Amino acid sequence: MQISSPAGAGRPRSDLNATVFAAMFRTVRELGYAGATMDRIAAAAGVAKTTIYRRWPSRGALVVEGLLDAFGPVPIESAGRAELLSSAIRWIAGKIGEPGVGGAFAGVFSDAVSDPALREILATQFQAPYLRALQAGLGEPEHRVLFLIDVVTGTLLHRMGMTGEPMAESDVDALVEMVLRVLRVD
Amino acid sequence: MQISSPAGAGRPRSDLNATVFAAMFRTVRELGYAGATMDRIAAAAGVAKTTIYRRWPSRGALVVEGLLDAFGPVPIESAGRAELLSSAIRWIAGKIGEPGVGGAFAGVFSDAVSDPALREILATQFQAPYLRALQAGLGEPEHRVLFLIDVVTGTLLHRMGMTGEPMAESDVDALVEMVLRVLRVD
DNA sequence: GGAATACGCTACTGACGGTAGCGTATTCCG
DNA sequence: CGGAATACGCTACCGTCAGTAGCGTATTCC
Repeated sequence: MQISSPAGAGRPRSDLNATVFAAMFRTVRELGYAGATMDRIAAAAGVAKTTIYRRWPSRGALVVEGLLDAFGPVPIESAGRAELLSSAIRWIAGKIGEPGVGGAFAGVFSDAVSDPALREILATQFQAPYLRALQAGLGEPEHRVLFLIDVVTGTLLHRMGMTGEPMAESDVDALVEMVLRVLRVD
Repeated sequence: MQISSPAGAGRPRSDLNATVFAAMFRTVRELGYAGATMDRIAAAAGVAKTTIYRRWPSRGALVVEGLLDAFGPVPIESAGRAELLSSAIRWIAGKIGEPGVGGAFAGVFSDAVSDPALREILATQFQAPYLRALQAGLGEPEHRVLFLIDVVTGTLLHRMGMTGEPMAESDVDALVEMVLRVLRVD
């Protein structure tokens, strides 16, 4: 996802991934996803725009890697299947609730609708790891886990995208209840 | 939503709403939502771009009105609550499956993430009528229907947006099952 | 025939994602 | 120490797209 640096001698890359990610989320939080242009992200990070493009091939790739950095691995240390699924849903809902993260999340998915390359990045880099982790943890077939991801992610993103605000906790509870009921039956 | 024509004398508007809607859906189907620029829609409709802007204030407004035209009123003639909800879900899933419509639907929602004005149009013109119809038909509180809309629309759009293809019928069945179970309990 | 409006056309603006090219800084290796 | 190799900053630029301005022409009502 990040453009790899050629091996050999030469000046090493500065350590500014974290700086750029932070600037990106901050800019999204303050100006919204549309307002978080590459020029503004670069300015907020105190870095030249061309430097960002030397590392990430597109704005979408940058945002996806920032999200990966912010999300980290899915929590899978729970006892049973119900607890695992429930904690995973609350985990993703909580992440989306963090300032800037939800906006970036909804924004990058919305860009992906019109951008097959970004869709590919999103599917392989972001969704696949969580899909595999959930599949292993739940012992459900891939098809079923994909459906669950569509339901959970779709619902949370739709609320976020339409209202600009993350879903209230009581609705997250309802979502968990609903999905758990699906898991129990059948 | 459509810019109203001033009253009085003068040349009346040509009857080309249907032509423009059809050209819009066709262009989305052939070139995707991102490829369906205003220039291309106008060319496909055989109409000047400025003529479109005289009627609709923005591309989003045009697409929303096209969707309203394509969707029509929600079917509410069903017997019981379960049948009503089930048929409503299958109805929206079917509409999204129509060529061009799903792409336009996903595209306009994705644009709305970064465009508050479009979000407002979408909420009041598109979502509100269906919300009210479902609320009346189901006898459920607004809050609950809003949640159901987020779940159904979010899930269908997420699948559409991520894969470019509408949801398979078996998954629509699963969605209906899941939502019906929510309606029954509580 | 004149007021009033619609349509088509060409040209334009402003914003944005992304790129080119150059000078400078930093590191490794011989 | 010197040169190869790479990174960074900067300025300028391209192409695309939503949306606008302005003008000439067509169509309707009175």
